[in-house]
Amino acid sequence: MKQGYFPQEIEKKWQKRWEDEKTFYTPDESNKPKYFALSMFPYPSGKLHMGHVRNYTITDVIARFKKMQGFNVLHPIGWDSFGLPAENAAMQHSTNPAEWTDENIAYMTQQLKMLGLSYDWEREVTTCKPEYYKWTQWLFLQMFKKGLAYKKEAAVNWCDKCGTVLANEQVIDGKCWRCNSTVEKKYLSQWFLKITDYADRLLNDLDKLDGWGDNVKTMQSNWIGKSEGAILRFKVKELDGVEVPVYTTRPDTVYGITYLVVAPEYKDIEKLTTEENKKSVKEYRANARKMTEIERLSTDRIKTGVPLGTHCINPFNGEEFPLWTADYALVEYGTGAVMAVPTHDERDFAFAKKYNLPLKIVISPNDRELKLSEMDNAYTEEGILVNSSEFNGMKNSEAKKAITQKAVNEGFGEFKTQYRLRDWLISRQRYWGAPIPVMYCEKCGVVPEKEENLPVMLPTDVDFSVVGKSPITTSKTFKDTVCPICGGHAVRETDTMDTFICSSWYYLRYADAKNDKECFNKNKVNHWLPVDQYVGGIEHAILHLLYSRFFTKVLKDLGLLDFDEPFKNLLTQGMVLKDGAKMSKSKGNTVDPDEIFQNYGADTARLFILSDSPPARDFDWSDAGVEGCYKFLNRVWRLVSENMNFLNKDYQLSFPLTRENDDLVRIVNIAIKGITNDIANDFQFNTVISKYRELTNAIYEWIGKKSEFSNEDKNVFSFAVISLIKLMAPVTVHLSEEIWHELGYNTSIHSEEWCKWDENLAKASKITLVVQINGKVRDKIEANESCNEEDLKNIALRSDKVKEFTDGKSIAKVIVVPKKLVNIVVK
RNA sequence: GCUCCAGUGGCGGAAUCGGUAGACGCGUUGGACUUAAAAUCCAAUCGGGGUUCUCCCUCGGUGCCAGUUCAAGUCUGGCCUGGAGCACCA
Repeated sequence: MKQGYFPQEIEKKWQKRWEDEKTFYTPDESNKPKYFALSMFPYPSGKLHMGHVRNYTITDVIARFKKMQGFNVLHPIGWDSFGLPAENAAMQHSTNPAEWTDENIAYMTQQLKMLGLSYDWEREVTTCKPEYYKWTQWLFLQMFKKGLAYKKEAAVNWCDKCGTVLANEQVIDGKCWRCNSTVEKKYLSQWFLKITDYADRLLNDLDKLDGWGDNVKTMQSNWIGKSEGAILRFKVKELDGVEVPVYTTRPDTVYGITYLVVAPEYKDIEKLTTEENKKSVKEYRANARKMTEIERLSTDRIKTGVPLGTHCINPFNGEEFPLWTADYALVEYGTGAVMAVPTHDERDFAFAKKYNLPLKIVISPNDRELKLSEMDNAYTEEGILVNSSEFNGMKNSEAKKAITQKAVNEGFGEFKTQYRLRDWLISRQRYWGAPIPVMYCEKCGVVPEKEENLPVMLPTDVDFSVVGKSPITTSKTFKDTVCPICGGHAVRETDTMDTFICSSWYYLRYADAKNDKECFNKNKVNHWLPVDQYVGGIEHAILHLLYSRFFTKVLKDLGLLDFDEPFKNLLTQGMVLKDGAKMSKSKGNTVDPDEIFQNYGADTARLFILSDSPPARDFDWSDAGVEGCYKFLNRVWRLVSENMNFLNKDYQLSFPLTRENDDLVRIVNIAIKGITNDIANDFQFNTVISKYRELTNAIYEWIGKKSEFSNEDKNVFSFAVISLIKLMAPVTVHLSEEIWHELGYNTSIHSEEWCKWDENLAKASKITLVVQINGKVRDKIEANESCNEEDLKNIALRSDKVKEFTDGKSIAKVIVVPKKLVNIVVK
C-alpha cells in the first residue's frame, strides 16, 4: 500500500471500475425491500455548482447507506432540460438549443461521475428528448380529454424580458422568478390546467405527509389559501334585474354594510356607472391600469376610489347604500366585489374615514361598549350582534352560519369556500419546450393531435435571431397540418408547455425509463413509488412540489397509478454560503467543484459538504474546512498504511479481552450505534462525521499505548479499522473502497452489509455517576454498571464532597436516576 | 398584520426521555520533531474570582422576563431579535 494518499488516482480507478462492473445497476426484480432515493434533477446550465454537490452528496450517502442496510435502492438521475437559458444561449451564439443542452449534459455528466455518485445511468431521463416529451404531450392530452386542460382569455402575468407569460407561482413579489424583471398584466388567450379542482385534496392531504417539514407544508397551505364564507347577492336599485354578488367571510356583519366596492376591472362596471360618473370612473380605471402590480399591492398605500352613482339594496333590512369602485378590491378573487363594513374591517374603516362614508356598529365586544366617536380603528374581534334585527344577542361565530342560512332560504346567497390558488397557466411563447399537442381547425375548432401521431416534434428549421416572437413561429414546416377530424387544413398551436410540466412527472418515469409503449408501466410505478426520500432546495416548496402533487393526483384519477402522494419524505437542504452570503456568480464568491476535485479529490468534497451543518440548515463554505477534511482523510490513510502488518481481514473476536482491548471494542460498538442512529434520525451527517473523527482518535490513542502487537491486539485493531472504513464508505466512497481492497477483499465495499452493534458492548464498562446537591454538580464518581439504585445512593452519600455539603443539614430527599445521577436535596 | 422556523464560546455546531452545557471540527496560543519550512504529533482554549498555582476550589453562563420541577438549552406563559412564506384574499 502506498504511503501517501493520492485521491485523484484512486478515484479515477474506482469510478471506471464501478461503471465497467455496473456496481450501481438497479434491477426491478429483487427479494429485497425497495427504497427510492431521489435528488431534484438538475437543469443542464453548463457546470455543477456547490448547491448541486451538496444535494447529490446527501442523496448519494442515503442511497448507499440504505443499500448496505439491505434495500434494493433506486437512485437515478436525469435532466430538466427544456427551458429558457438554452434558447437564450442559442440566440446569443447562433447555435441551437439542443446542441447547447447536449454539450452541457455531457460536461455535467462527467462531473457527476467525478463526484462518485452511485447512479443507475441506465435510467437516465432527459425531458427535452422526443422519447420523453412524447409522454409529456400524451399526459396533456389525457388532461385535455378530462377537461383539466382548457384555454381561456384572462389577465395573465407577462414577462417582457423573457417574452412569455408566467404562472402565478412564478411571480415572486411582482417579479419574474427567472430574470427578476417586473411582470405586467396582459389579456391573452392561454392554456391552463385546472389545479383549482384539486385545491381541497392538495390541502387536506398535507396532513398525510408526516415526512415533510412544517415549513413546506405551511407554505403550500398558505398558497392554496382556503377560506370559508358566503356569496351574497345585492340588487341594484337603479337597474332592474341587475345584481352584484359579493364574497364575504363575515356574513355576521351584513347589518353594518354602508357601501359596496367593485374592482376597477369588474366586468359589469360600465353598466353600473351613471352618466354623471362616467368620466371620473373612466379616469380612475385608467390610472389603476397604469399602476404596476407592486404599487397596487402595497398594503400601506392610501386607499382610493370613486363612486359609481348607483346604489344597492341590502336584502336583510332594505337599506340602500352606494356602489364604489376602488382598487383595494381584486377582480381575480371571490366575485371581484366586496361588501364594506367599516366598523369591523380595517380596510373598509380606512376607506370610509377618507371618503366620509357612514359607520354602523353591529358587533359588540363582550366586556365593553363600542362608541363610534371613540373608534380609531375597526373592531375585528369576536363579539355579540347588535343592531342586527332578529340576530341581536347572538354570538358572531354562530351568526355567520345563521345569517348565511337565511340568505340561502330566501334565495339571495349561499355558503361558499374560496381558494387563493389559481389555475396553472402553462402556455409559453417560447421554442425550447414540449409543443402543446393541439391544433386549430377552421371547421372543428380546437382539436387535439391523435395519440398515435405523438410526439409533435419541435421543428428544427427555425430562426433563433427573431425578436418579439417565438422562434417556433418562423418554421415553415410546423404550423400547417391536417385536421384529424375533418381532414381539412389546421394550424398547430405554437405555444410550448411550461417546463414545470416536464418536471411534474419525471420521478415516475425513472421506474420505467425506457418504455416506448406507455409513459410507464403501472406495476413498475406502483412498485417503486412513492419516492422514499426526496432531497432538494427549499425554493421548490411551492412550485415544483405543488405541481408534482397535483400531477400525481390527476394520474391516480386517470387510473395510471395507485398512490396519491409522490414524495413520502422530503428533505429540504439549506443553501451553500460563502462568507455568510449565498454563492452566486454576481457576488463573485463561488467555488468551482472541479477545482476542489482536482486539489483534494471528491471524497474530501463529499466529507466537507456534509460535515459542518445539518443538511436542512445553510452551510458556510470555508477553505480551512476543506483543508481540515483533507487532513482527516490523510490521517485515516496513514492509520491503515502505517499499520498494514497488523491488519487481518479474517480477524476474530471470540476470546476474553484485556481491559484496554475491551474498551476499544466498546468504543467501536458505540460508534456503530451512534452513527446508525444519527443517519436514521433525519440524516444528521454532521454528527456522523464527528463520530468518524472520534473513532479515529480513539484508535490512534489505543495504538499509542502499544509497544508491540499481540495476536489479540491485531484482531481488535483489525475489527476497529475495518468497522471505521465501512462506516465511512457511504461518504468517502473511493477511499473506503481502496482500503477495502488493500486489505485483501475482492468484493465492493458498497455491496457489503452495514455494521451491526452488540447492545451489551455499545456502552462503557464503567459509568460515571454524577452527584448533585440541590441540582448542582458536586462530584463525579466512577461506578460499576451493575449497581442498583440503592448502591448508587450509598456510593453518593459516602462521598467526602457530599459530606461537606450535607454537614449540619438534613437530607430531605434523594433522587436516583439509574446508571447516571444522584441528586441529594438538603435543607 | 397572519403563519412557520431559529437564537448556545472567536466561528460552524453538539447535547434521544428534562439529568455532567459546549462533543467534534475550524481558529488561536504554546510546545515537540527539523538547519529551516511543510507535513505530523502533544497540550491549552466559555467568562469572572480564589488558591497551598500545571492540581484544585468557587460563582456566573444556552436572546430577555416569569413559572413548573429535586433538576430547565430542553417544558409552560409573556416578550425581544433574526430568517422564511403569505398578504388590500374581503
